[in-house]
Formats: sequence, structure tokens, C-alpha cells
Amino acid sequence: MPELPEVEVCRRSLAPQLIGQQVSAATLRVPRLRHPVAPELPQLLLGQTLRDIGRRSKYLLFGFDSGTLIAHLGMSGNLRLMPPATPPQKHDHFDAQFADRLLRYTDPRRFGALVWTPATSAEALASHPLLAALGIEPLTPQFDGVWLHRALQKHRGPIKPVLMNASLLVGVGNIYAAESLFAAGISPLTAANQVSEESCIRLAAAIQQTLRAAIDAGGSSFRDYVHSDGSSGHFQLACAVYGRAGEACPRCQTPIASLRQAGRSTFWCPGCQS
DNA sequence: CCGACAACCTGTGAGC
DNA sequence: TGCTCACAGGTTGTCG
Repeated sequence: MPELPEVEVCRRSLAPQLIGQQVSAATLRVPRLRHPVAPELPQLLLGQTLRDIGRRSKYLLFGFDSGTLIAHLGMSGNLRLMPPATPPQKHDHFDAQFADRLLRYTDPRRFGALVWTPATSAEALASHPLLAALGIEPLTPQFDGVWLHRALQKHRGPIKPVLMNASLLVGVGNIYAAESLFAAGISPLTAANQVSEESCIRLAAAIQQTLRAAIDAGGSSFRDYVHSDGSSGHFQLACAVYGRAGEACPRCQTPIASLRQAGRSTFWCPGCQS
């Protein structure tokens, strides 16, 4: 499920409930994630106090006294709070017990990651192998249309896969790439270096607006989710084009088209994206 | 250097 | 109802 907004919503939801609390127990059940989880992770966390929860790209950074737990949710991962002693289900791979709550990591496809590093400072974390090559954060003032236009100059291929290139900019996954291009009126087939600066300004604004709207939309329903018994559904994003092949474009009524680019499904409106 | 693609896994839904 | 196949929102390594 997670793209950047869901990871950020997760961070905001967990932080006020866990920061300042101590790990009283931890359990690793399945260490075979994207990267092997260190078998000593539970022992390392024991007795440590959580100091903060940060985010870089789609990685959550749990800052402890003597190191940082770098967590990624992959394509199917989930971090949730639940009452202590809640019985683990099939894909519940890791638990950290805090004062009165259990933080539980679930990931059926095991594309996610739980990596421990002794790094605690921002500088040391930034040079961690998982984080060092990451591109710009789109929700920072440094990211804008002029930056984007410059960055696209060396890419001759179609823009859509380029937007998903995390070494350029992070946090734009398959859904948000399609939605942002629709919002900016740019075809996903356009060569990246052919997108005008004017279009890049619209696109950068669309990316930020789409991500912010999703974070705002996810906030309330995610809080519901955490506070519920876990049976309520995930939040639904109102997609204009993603997953809507054949349906009428909400802007011009042209049927939404789809194709595969770089192995990923793409959706766009041939009528108003040129 | 760039870009396309397979691979990592399991679950789900469509079609037969 | 049950089987098979295609596909799923991410990331990384390889190959051309």
C-alpha cells in the first residue's frame, strides 16, 4: 500500500504515542525481509528509549539512544499499534513492546525492511547505504519547477518512469506519478527533456499538492484505523486516472487510456494530457 | 550514463 | 467450487 503519504501519515500517527517510551520487549519472528533482519535486533532494542521518528523518502527512522531502526514498508507492509499480548497473525514478523502498547510490523510480501544502524546523527544517517543515493524530498522548499526542469534535462526517455526514479526525487510512486501528470496536463509519454519549464512548474506544484492532499486525507482515517479494533478499511484515495482505464476523464470525458511503461501500469487521458 | 527488465514474495481477483 | 494466470502502490541489480 504505502507511498510517501502513507508513510508520513504512519510517522505522524506513531510519534506522539511512542516517543519517550522505552522498549520492554521485542520479538523477531521472520528475519527474511528485503534485507536480512539482524537476529540481535530484539536484544539491541531492549531497554532503549525512542527519541524521535523521522522519515527520509519512504523510510521511517526510529531514533533510539544508541542507534536508529530504519524501517521500510515495501509494497504490502504495515506498522500498527495494538494492545500488548495480541496474538500474532501469519505475516506479523516483528514486535516491539512499549510501556502499554505493542508496535507490530506486518508484511505479507516481505519487500519491506528493518535495518539497524548505530548512526544517530542526521549526518551519519544521510551516508547510510540505504539513504545515501536518495534524491530530493518533494515536500521541501528546494523542490520546485525550476529544479525539476533542470533535473529532467539529461533524461531522454518518457517522463513517467523518470518521476519514479528515487535517485532524482523520492516519494513519487506509480499512483502519484500518474495522478500528478494528469493534474499538470502532461502525457506520460512525453520525453522528459522535452517538458517545458512552464510545464515543469505546473508539474512540481501538482506533485506537492497531490502528496499533501493524500497526507491530509490519510490522517483522519488512519487515526480511526489505529484506534479501531483493526477491522476498518484502509483510506481510499480519490484517483482521477489511476486504475480507471475506459472510464470518462473527469475533466474532458475522453476515455482514460492505459499502457505499461518500464514494467508498470500507467493511466492517462489522451484528451487533456499532451 | 541511461533505460528496460527481471527478481524478490504472497495475496487476490478474473476467467475458465 | 476450484484451478490457473496476471497483476499488485517498491527497490535493486543486471544487461544492452
